[in-house]
Amino acid sequence: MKKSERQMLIKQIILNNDIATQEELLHQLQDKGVKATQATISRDIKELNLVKTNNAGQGVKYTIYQNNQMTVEDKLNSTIKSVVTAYNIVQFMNIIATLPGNAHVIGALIDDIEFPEIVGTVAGNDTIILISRTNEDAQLIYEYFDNVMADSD
Amino acid sequence: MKKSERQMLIKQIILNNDIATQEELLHQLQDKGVKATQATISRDIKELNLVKTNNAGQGVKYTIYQNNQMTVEDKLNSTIKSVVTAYNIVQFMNIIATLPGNAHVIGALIDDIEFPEIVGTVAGNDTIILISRTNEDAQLIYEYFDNVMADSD
DNA sequence: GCTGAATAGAAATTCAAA
DNA sequence: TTTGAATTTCTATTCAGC
Repeated sequence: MKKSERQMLIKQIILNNDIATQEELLHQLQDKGVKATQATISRDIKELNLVKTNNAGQGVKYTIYQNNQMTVEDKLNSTIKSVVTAYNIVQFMNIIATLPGNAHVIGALIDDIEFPEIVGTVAGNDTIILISRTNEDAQLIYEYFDNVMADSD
Repeated sequence: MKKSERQMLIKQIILNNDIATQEELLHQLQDKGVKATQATISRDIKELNLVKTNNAGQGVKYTIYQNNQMTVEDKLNSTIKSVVTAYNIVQFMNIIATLPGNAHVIGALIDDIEFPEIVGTVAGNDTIILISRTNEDAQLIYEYFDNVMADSD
């Protein structure tokens, strides 16, 4: 049993059961034939970023902790990279193509950021139009998308 | 010093400092003139839903835990209640007015849910059009908004 | 109800080993 | 680098008192 396998199992167990202590988790692992000790589980929990929560009223349990400290711009950039399929500038507008059903997601984020170069956005299912005041402003937006899409990370 | 005041202070302290143990938190409170013991802090931490996290690499610290287990429909409902200002049915379409910049948020959620009664959505800054196949489908969507807006909670 | 002192219980670490 | 045994450290609870 490799460490990574054990840690995968731990994630599954805490997702499907209410585990209050490391001892409990240990027993569940042993039921599945995994041999380990509390010390090891403690290290696993740290590496997996699990936290003990007060599961709203009834008892504590371990859960996965996700840190949502992303800025709106971080979110926009990662969303652009994952859902935008094409982007084209047409005079004072940028026409962005996305995966089906994702245009509004981009729209919501762009509206949130309030780019000064964008005066309005209209989104359908898989297309969003970004309207600028001038061709120059539109060009800046086009370059923004170009930069984001070029980022490899 | 009332309990609620102490708990407010605790939130402030853990937001502005990296607190690794209850002892540490206790000292910070004492510096601010609050008299309490570890037992009390332990209870406060539970009530405030704080968790000990592995602050990405460098050390553990207490942070506020927010549970993001809302379904998309829960999110849509709460978003509708907070940003929709008007909704009207016009034949096979519903025209939804929102607070400025929030139309796309509604659009993204509706697209995500994939209502069978909605064949397409187009959102601008503060208006979103929900297009149905028939007047009857549009009526169902209208009633959905009606129900959500009527909910008092 | 809220709290502190003491204690039980749980989790992290040290140390040694493989 | 990963692990277990033992230990330390930290946290939750009990119990008494307010």
